[in-house]
Amino acid sequence: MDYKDLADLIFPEAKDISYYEEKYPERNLKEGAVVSRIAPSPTGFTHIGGIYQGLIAKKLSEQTEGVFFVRIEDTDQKREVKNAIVEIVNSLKDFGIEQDEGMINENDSEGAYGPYKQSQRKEIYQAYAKYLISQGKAYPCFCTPEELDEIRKKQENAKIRPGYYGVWAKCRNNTVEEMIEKIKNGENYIIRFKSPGREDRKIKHKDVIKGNVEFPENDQDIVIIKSDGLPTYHFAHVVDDHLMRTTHVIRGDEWLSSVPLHLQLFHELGFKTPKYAHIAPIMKNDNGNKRKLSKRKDPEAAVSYYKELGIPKEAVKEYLLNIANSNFENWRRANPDLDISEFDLQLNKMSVSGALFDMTKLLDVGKTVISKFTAEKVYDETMKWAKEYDKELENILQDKEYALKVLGIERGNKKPRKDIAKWSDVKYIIEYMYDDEFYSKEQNYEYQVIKDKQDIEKILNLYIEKYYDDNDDKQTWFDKIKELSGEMGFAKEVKEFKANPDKYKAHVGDVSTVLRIALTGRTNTPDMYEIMKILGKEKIKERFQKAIELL
RNA sequence: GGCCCGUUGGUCAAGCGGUUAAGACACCGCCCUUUCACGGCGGAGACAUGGGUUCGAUUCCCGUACGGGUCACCA
Repeated sequence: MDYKDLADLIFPEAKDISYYEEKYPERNLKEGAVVSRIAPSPTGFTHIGGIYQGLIAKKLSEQTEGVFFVRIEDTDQKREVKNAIVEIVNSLKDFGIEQDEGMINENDSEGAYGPYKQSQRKEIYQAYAKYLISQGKAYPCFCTPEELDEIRKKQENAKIRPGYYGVWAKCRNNTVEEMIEKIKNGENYIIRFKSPGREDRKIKHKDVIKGNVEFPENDQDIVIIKSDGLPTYHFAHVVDDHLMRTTHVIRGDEWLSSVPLHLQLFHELGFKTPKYAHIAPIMKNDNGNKRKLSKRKDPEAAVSYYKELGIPKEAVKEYLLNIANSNFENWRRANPDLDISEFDLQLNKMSVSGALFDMTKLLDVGKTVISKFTAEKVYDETMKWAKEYDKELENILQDKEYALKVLGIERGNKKPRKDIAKWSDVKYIIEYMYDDEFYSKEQNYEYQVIKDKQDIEKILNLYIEKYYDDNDDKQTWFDKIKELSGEMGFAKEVKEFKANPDKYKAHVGDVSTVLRIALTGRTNTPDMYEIMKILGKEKIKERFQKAIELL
């Protein structure tokens, strides 16, 4: 009786690994091409960190003409959530992170290295587990959870390192005969890796992001096949990334300390190791403490949050790229109109420690991104958002032609306004341009410098009766406000007012403010000339009338 | 607790033995502007700490503090 018999007894059906090695050959890609992936668990919640990792992996593959795929890690069936795969795939798509290979729905995948869902790869893992057993590098462990608990307690009490290793690894020293007998007796077991490592030896490893790191060797006989026949993360990772010919494992840095184990597994299986890039997570300041963005506590951890607020995906991506490579900002300034696909992302420029999530900055990026959109694009995106989250806004936007005029104010200038950071801002930004909205809301006119009721009434009446004309060009339009100011005894030029502050009560700017407030109910609006043009004389008059009534 | 990793202005961060220690967001002031924004100019604000090594340390080494990660039949 030898290891081979043991392996055959445990996995009688499993194929020889040469079958899979041939089925999934080395990829034929050009030198330097990066094969990367993201490997989320279908737990029903797409984390912004997942998008971050996906963006980085995807860009890297794209830049090198490599391959980017999505693999679903569903080996923990207890945690599974229905439709989670579709949600993940859709979220990635929403952000324009298109996969070359991977799942296309809950059960099917595209690509030659599949299936891309681990629960569908069960026999593959078992084949490799069988191989390890036949080599004497893995063994069945018959310890019950209770026994394992007991071992751990002993270790804790004795203040020694916990785990299944060395003398504590009871089952590793069973003879083949003993193991076969136990199995034949129907005892429950799982498969453990027989670690060749020694804790008192160090291994050096170079991570693409973290740089040189040194760890003690792994000496834990970790579980590779669980009692449900599925592999643990560690084993699945090694088998899959080998078979899928991944060149770069880009993942969260919570995995960094597992690297010694993974390296060992790759080595014992006779696989070539990929490069590792461990990404620092996006953090959040919680009462002075930094911690990972948490699914439970932080709404901004969910990608759905950004969608609900209406932050454009371009903004989220730019912000994320910003965190990834700080030189992105400089690149963006130098190339304001290039697509981000032109930016050359560098893994080794990534920060070793996690960045604090900064909503203010994200919103600022959003403003800049949106300021460059055409009115048409702003309209389409806002509409898409409104349909889902703001029926009232959807209603307001029904008249597309008018909406485009409103959204087009000052758009396309060399210095476009930056007043929209997210689609949920749009309603407030435009609502005074709509009579229904304007009149249905109580307007709180707060006049500033010129407060005298008579003055205000006179300004409004004179302006609409004597001066305003829909056909004026901008210069004429403004000259007329100056004339009106002169007629009222206010300074026609701000400069003149400043030179002789005692001579005048107010200046042309203050007159304009009166007009603006009466017209829109606001002190801040974009170019009033354009606003008046869009509204037209009749509506202006109506609004002035109302303002006068409310004086 | 053991083992890893980290610590430059409020935030993101360049710099990696000799620098007036960049830049961006936020903040403040001024200018421009009919307002607000945009833009321009300027300002305040940082190398966690103690020891070394060195002619010289933000940069190298050690300790301390603080922060993060990890120690499952979860990923």
